[in-house]
Amino acid sequence: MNAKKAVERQTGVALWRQIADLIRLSISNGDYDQTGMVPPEIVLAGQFGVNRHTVRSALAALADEGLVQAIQGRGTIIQRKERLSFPISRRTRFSQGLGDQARETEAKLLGKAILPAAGDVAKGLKIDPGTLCIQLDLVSSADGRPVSCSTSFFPESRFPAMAEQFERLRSITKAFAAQGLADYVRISTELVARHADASELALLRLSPGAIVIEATAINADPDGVPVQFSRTRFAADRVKLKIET
Amino acid sequence: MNAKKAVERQTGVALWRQIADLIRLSISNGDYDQTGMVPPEIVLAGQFGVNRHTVRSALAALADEGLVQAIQGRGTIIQRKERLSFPISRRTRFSQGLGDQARETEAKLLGKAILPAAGDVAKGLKIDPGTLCIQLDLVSSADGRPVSCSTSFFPESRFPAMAEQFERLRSITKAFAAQGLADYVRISTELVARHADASELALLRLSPGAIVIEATAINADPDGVPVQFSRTRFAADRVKLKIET
DNA sequence: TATAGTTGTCTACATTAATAGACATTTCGG
DNA sequence: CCGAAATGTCTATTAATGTAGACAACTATA
Repeated sequence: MNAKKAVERQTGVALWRQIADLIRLSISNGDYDQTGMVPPEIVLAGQFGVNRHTVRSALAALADEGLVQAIQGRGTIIQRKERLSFPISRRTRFSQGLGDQARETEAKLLGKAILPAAGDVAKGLKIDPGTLCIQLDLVSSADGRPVSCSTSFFPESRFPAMAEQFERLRSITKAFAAQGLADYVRISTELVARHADASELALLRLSPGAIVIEATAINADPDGVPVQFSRTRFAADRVKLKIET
Repeated sequence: MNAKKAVERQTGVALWRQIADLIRLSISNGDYDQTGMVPPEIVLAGQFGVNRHTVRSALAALADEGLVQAIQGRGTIIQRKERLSFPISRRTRFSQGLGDQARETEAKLLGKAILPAAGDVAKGLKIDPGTLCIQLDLVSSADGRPVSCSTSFFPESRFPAMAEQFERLRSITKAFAAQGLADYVRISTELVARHADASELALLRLSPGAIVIEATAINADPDGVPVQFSRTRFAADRVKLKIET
């Protein structure tokens, strides 16, 4: 494990970014838990086979994320190491699942719209293309750090007050309940991982080049009628998805 | 949709790589299905706000992956666009799930070892750290393209012939059966997405900077006793994980 | 068979990333 | 209080990435 670690040149990904990713991974794996500090720059430079300045760029990026803090004369100490474990099950609800992992969770409404359902949305909700839907855009945070952003669609005919109820109650589950839907389950989830686009970088406050996991999910009422089509993008370096079967 | 698309500078990720990722995404989204071709280089350059040469670097990377092929005078045609949908459920088996999506699936044994269980492996298998385990390293391919590589651990005391049986039968499920375990289920799956390291780049034949989804799973016999601890890394741009609850 | 539209190749130059070395500054322990 | 060990800062140089423009080569079509 202490052999030279893997960074590649001429890949279109700068060495400092590759190294930042690897150090972040080591931190979340607990590789440095004994000392609570990142190894000295000169040691890391040796491990990765690069110049000390390149390592410094990587550490600067991690410091920018608030993950580490360098102190002259002492070393670079680890500030945070958690990766939130996010449950995915038939009964997935955002704040509930995080439970004791975060002191405070928040879902912020970024935008709302009423618009005709496009192809994949209509297909997911099993409605005719063009049927009106309510779209809600949210960013969800835990302890002040954004962990996901989502776009959801609800059939307008059945939940005409979705946006207002959500703004009042700050919860999809409660907004459903206020409109007569006491329970719902997830009937489908598809996952894809890719690089974050510019809007996701901004919303999730990610360092550019970061990865998002996109979960496309459909929730349905107890009779199996789809009530919500959502596309949630998680900041991949902050979460771990736990599948509950 | 035709507005300027999002690429960012000074991110540690070269523009050509960001653009290659975006074009790959557009291809798999079916954005270019009408023509079966990527838009002309000069058009893409305009959309992304970069020089034509930068787009050419991106297209060269995609051509290298075999995703597109440029033909002088005509344009750049799309060769492949599929993303394999990979089911994750209590009864996840590799070849079975892919079913009709690929004509031919293959699991290749890269290495085997007998070694004492380390921390997370022991914890997952619920055995004492240091207990002997059999480790199998596999690469799984569909239609000749690698889609995942995995490292699995099995308790040596219960499945002493795991490696031999797998080599003979080319299937984990069959190797279990040959050793008296007729059925097993997945009891835990955790997902994380990150950049591929050098060995994964080589095994999965990825272009550098690519993303992998790492699934850490535990399979257990019908009594709930863990029989397999595995870490599978999927090539993120080739698969979509479908959660079945 | 022109011609418009496309990819291929070349040169030149600017900007960013990475290397190299020197030395300052801070912390901590003997 | 000195010295080892760590981070901070500076200069200089090389390599990789991105821009710019010109023109060649090829394809399809009017």
